[in-house]
Amino acid sequence: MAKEAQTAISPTRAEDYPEWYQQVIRAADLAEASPVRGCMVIKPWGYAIWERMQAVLDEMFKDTGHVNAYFPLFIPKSFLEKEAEHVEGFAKECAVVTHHRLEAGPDGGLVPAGPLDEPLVVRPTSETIIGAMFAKWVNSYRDLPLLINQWANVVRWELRTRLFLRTTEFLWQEGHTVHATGEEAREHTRRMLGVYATFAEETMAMPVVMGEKTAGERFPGAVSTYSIEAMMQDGKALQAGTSHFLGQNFSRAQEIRYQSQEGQLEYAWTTSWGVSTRLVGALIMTHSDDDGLVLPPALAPQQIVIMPIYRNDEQRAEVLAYCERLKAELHDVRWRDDRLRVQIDDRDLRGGEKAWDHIKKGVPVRLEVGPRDIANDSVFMGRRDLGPKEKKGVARAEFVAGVGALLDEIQAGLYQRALAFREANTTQLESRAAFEAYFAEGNTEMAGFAWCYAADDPAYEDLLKELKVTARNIPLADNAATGTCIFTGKTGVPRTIFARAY
RNA sequence: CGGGGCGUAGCGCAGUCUGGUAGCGCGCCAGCUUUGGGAGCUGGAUGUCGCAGGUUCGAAUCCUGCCGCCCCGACCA
Repeated sequence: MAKEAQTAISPTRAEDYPEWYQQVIRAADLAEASPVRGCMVIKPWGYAIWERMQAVLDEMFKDTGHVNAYFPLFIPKSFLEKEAEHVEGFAKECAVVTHHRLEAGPDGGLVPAGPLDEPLVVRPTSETIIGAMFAKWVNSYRDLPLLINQWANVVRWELRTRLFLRTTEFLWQEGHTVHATGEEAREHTRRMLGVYATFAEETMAMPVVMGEKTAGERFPGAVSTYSIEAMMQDGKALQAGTSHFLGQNFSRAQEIRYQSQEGQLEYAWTTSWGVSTRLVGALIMTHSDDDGLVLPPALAPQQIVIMPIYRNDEQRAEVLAYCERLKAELHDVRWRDDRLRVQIDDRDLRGGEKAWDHIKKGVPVRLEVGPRDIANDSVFMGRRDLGPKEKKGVARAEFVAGVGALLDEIQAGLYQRALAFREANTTQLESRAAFEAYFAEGNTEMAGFAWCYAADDPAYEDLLKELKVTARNIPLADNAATGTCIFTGKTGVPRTIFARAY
């Protein structure tokens, strides 16, 4: 009997973390594999979460002066070839369109026909095609800065895929900007990294470390790559967003030039930055528990679900009317500049089953309203951040008056819990021996983030490979601090975060 | 793309070694009983056993090839 299960998700995180991750996605009905290898179908609840992410981020981009545009899915092969490092970085994982027609084949099937003069690459990212347009749009210093964002799908032919974390096709946004000076472009790169960090922490309730990537982890063609890194509940790091300072590499490759105030023709400075549907995976692995998804209120497509309880049609009418009034009342409440997102779930399901459905989907607040509550003008409330049985009656008026504070409390609590977890699994390591011991197979302590003074040097890359550890980033908050590299003995090097990663 | 594992009803699995043409639990449908917590009883529907060949009187089961999924590795957001 299902009721005997202690948790809604089986296996639990402790039993089998990767399998748990997949079961949460299934239980919350977020996505599933499609007939197309490596490509997923994002189902309505999962897509609604992505739409929330888009809505919040889009506003943040607009607030920092960006406008949206849309560029082609197809990129002529020659465009990608313009920037040497860029070609090398992406060549291995590109889908290529070589024909423009299908014809009837010998076996009643269809065969490609009409070869293209120049193959088209399905965009793995759009620096080159956007750059080609920017070259036309930018003429004078008066045209700068040019701040563009695109919401799009991209394709990277990955060998190993996992729902949300790495799929062949994924959804993302890519910001592309052009600036007159290197300082301004670099500053913008950092600003957008800050936007991502703010989004992660305030909306997703996911603590992140902002930092600069080491040379080996840099975006192909970038001068500097910055990332926000989050810790998942298995201690692994997940890169949740990146921001690249491209220097003049792409403007030189694509002739993005402007005439300065002094009348000189100068190469412009560009940036690019992106976050993807991978954030949904990050969200799952940051907050969810053995009963399924846990959504922070700011991101929840439905923040409150009202479940009417009744025994007959007469009660049904009365209870539903009460619920509708309550919903309207809550809908008028503003929280974080938005109306509350409230749903009445009147599906013909048993109470327990219905409640568990919303628990598995991560809805922050559940309200059960039956004749007994109505008699007291109250609601019976359950919170997703507490246990499934920890429910309590609250006077309706009190609930409505305090709902904003309640959502704040849940949001803040999730962040604090995730932060405490990260801090409990973060350590500073002072020697190579300590490093090896920390990431050793047999270590019973969870291998989380290790902060180490380390030179950005290929000298110890074999060790990292052997331990399956990667340099995540060099934290910006650490800026001035330097020490002696635990691997090479070099002095005056910054601290780097090392971890196993997704 | 290398190593390992797995594809049997919507989901989870047994059956495969020792060929005889399919079963269990959950879910689903119907009826009755229940109803503030993932209901109970009774009855019922659902499978080209991943795909394609081969061996055989007969293949989920044996053989060959392919595809897909999962885990680990290499590569990556």
